[in-house]
Amino acid sequence: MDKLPRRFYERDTEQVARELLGQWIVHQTGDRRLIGRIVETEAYLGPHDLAAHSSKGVTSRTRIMFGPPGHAYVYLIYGQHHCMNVVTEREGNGAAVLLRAVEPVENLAGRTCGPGLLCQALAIDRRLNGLDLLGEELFLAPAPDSTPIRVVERARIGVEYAKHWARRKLRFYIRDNPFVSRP
DNA sequence: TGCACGATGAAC
DNA sequence: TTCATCGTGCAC
Repeated sequence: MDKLPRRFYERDTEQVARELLGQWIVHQTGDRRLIGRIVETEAYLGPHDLAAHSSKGVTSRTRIMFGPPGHAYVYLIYGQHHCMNVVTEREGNGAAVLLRAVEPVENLAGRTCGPGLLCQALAIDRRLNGLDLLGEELFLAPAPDSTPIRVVERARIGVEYAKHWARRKLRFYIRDNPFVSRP
């Protein structure tokens, strides 16, 4: 199966967040292949973006986010849910795109609308943090269909503390898609 | 070493 | 609207 190339990730984060819509995320576990179609994303632009983890600077947790593009940044939130991000732009920029919802394509059980549920359905946890998305275990694949997609822009969820950054429309989803977490 | 607080989800 | 639950970042 084809993989999105490194150069796809090494671009403007907002652009990547938009173009990720409709693409597939593939997790090859021991005996199964789990696949979802990305329908909702959020862009986190870097240290200047007060809602981004990288606004804390380089720490043991944000190390991956500041690393090279095309890698998985997976973290635990509220002590119980995992969130999956893809690192974007050049190494050192501290930018990433959060995957918020997918539509089931292959072997996905349970709900998939919301970052925590998405990770649960795709069996993604912190053990995958830092993984190269051009490897065989976890990667993104180009959308096999070329159905035109209408993109909706909204404010990001759960970042009210981020002052004016909370209002920026950095959340993107496929219009009318039933798997979007919060239309 | 301690403490406040989440890029959430589920229950009430 | 409230709460579970624990890793992270930062104050002390």
